Amino acid sequence: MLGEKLKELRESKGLLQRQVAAELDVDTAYISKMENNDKPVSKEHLKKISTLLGVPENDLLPLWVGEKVKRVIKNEKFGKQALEIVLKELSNG
Amino acid sequence: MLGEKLKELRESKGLLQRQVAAELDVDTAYISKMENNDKPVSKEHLKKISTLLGVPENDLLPLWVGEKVKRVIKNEKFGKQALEIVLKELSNG
DNA sequence: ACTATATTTGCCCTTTATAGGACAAGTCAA
DNA sequence: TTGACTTGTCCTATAAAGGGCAAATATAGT
Repeated sequence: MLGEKLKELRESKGLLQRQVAAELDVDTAYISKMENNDKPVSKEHLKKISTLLGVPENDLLPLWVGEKVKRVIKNEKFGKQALEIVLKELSNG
Repeated sequence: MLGEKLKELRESKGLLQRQVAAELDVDTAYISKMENNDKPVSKEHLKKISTLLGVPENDLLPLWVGEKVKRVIKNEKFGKQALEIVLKELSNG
């Protein structure tokens, strides 16, 4: 979810991974992994990227947290159910 | 959520933390922390506990995963929103 | 088909964070 | 005061983050 968004934003700006990589001072492989959700995006990187791609960081943050949540429930049989009960608890309690 | 449940189950069985602790071969402080969600419960411990307290592990697992999710979104401003979009993604696509 | 550039994938390494747990000392009720 | 529980600090071990490098794959242009 986050990676796809980052890629889409980058491409809409006509930028190459190289250019983003240069800005963050990392190599392009790392950028590729971020865009493919193979590596988590650090908060500092997220901030720089949002600036670079001209999107408010707050638009990206829910996706960023979402990605972390997905990592947690990945391979968990009761992931969906877990999300539902947490959400419910957040709503009422 | 998990801790509360464990405590409730334990008390309904009339057991003391000491007894659970003995069964898991840890000290009572550790049990206390589990019941107060101060320390995560390992999967092996969860299994033993479910046996000991006579409840199917599958009843506890959603809470167990939920607790991990809560740890992730704790202190995150967009936690709830993140859960919603992840859940949505799980549902449709 | 051949090359050049863009992206992806796999493996490796180091650093930081989290889990797992002991122990001591504290609180709370009976 | 004693037994049950909680809280704080500390330590070690494992897992995850952060990231490089090389090789593999696209993809486009000629």
